[in-house]
Amino acid sequence: MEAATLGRHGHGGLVKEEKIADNSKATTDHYEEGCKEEDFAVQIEHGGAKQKITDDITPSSPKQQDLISCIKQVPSNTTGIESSSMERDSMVSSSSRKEQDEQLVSTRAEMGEVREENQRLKMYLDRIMKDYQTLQMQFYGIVQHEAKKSTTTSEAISKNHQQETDQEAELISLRLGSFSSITNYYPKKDEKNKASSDHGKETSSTTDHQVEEGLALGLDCKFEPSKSSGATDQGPLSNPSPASSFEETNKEEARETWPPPNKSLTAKRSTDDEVSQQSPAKKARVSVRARCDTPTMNDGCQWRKYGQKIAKGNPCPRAYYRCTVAPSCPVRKQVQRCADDMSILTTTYEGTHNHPLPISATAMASTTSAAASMLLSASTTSSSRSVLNPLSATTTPADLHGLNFYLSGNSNLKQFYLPNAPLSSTSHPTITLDLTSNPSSSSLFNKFSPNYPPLYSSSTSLNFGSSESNLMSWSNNGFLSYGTSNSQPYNNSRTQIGNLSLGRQSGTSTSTMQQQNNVFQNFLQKNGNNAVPHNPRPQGSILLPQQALPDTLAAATKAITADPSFQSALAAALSTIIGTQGNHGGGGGGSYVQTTKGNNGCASSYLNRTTSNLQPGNSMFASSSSLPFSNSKSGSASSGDHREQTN
DNA sequence: CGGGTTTGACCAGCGC
DNA sequence: GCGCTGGTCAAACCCG
Repeated sequence: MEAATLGRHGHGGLVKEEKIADNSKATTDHYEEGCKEEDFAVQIEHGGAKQKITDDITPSSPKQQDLISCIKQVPSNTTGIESSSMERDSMVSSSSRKEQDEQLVSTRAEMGEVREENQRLKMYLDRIMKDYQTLQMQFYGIVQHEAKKSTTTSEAISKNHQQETDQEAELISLRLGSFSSITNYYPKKDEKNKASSDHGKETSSTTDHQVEEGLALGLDCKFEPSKSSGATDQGPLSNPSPASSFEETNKEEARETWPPPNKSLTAKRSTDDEVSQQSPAKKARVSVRARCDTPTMNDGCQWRKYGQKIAKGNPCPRAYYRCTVAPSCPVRKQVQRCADDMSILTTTYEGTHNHPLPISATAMASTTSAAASMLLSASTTSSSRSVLNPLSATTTPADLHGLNFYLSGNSNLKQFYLPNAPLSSTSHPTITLDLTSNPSSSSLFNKFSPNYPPLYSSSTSLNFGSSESNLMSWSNNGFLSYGTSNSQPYNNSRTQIGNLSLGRQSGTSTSTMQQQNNVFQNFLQKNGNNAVPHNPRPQGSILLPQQALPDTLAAATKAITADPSFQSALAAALSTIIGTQGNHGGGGGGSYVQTTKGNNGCASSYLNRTTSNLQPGNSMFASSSSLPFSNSKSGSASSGDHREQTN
């Protein structure tokens, strides 16, 4: 079994699939060549068979197809000969009829042989897939074992690992904001080697692609071949997965990075040139607002600060970080204290990790990806302001500048108002996870969160509540409560644990919407969501908003919110975030990779107040000492251009 | 000495 | 065109 061997030693799912397919095809070709040589024997062996030729034969090669068409023609020809022979009586010689019969028999025999070979190839394929699955499971077991060894807090890891294994089992890769082919997820060889050397614990010489496959974040759907096509003719041999077709579509954009380089900067840069191309559209951003004592939220990634600015409307400087897990990773984040409440930290993520993520980083990445997918799904449909929820009497769509619809199914009732008006001052579509609100006494997160008063942002927000009824609803003031059975869930601060702001821009380009739609369709397909009207259309075709609504949007939302991976990821991320605030060992904050020893400034006084309470698990943040606000050299937190805050 | 941070400078986009 | 603002660069600096 060459294919199986290749599957064992391959370097990634795609590569393996290709190799399997190639080898299977090679086997088929080989058989067909051999079949010609054995034609005579076949005729003898199957000469007497009265096998009915059916139409459900699925040719696996052009040669087989020709053969089938030939066979199908034979009976009609024979019939014609027979009828004409009746008319002409004995005019037809017996030799010609005999010739036809022999041709029919031999052709049928060949068909039978082809069938047999098809069955054999199917068995081969099944075996290959089983081997592949087995090896994959063994590999994941090894990865898990090493991950456990490499962490100091086993409980936190197990939490994230459970989520990761869930994701691995489903082979979903979640990405945020942009779309690139799976093959471009991974750094180029040199970059990847560099990255691998930085994260040796996660990579091995033979299986690092599998790690990447498992940890890559995105919305590309990768279907396990054996699950989808194990016993059918439309296996990986002939039927590329949706992901691969999507990958084909987006190869052009695969190398895009954040940010889009300008001319002068492009000339300056050397390392980023390889992966930098003009981004066709602004990428989605996901902001996380959380009460955080530490300079940055511990999201599991490694970040390097590359700049700091005073942003308008906020005396607190905004810090700019870039991901340093991989040298070429385009992911950036901005960290800023809230001007009104220094305890609130706003972290904005943008870009796509092009490298395997640390296990501890998958929770946040998954959460932001899911949130971004919601944003993107809204982007595809936001041009329509139709009201989809006739049941919602407490809301006014006009006031909401958005959509209102509900979904029912699986005993869950969810209501959404997807805002349509640009709420963000930036040119990026932004979705905000607001985790600053007062948790319910019965909340899952209550044990983590300090008893801060709820904070309401002016933007449209989603609240993820904790009640059992899984009701999600946008409110009049733009909040969307998730998990409250109250008809006015946003007013129920008791169950409110967070807000998910959805401040998208209206200027999403058509191509971007198209891509987003494609990605999202893949995501929905992955979820097996039947509510999505399966509308086979050519790659690149646009699902018009009028067509997309309500079904796609509703199904999309349902798919996301009902997706266990989303829920688990969200819960894990929230636990992670709040765990870093509350210093709960069980929350998983203590064992994470350091984010940065730097700080995001502004809240120095606040931090000075609070860092003394930090436990060892958060000592990485407490070690930060140089805060922009306390920087005596600058006198103020302002950086470049000596810009003073004018308002 | 290497890696990370600070911070002044530069650039692009956008609105007026 | 100009000013404002967001975002980034890179030299200087800091730190282990």
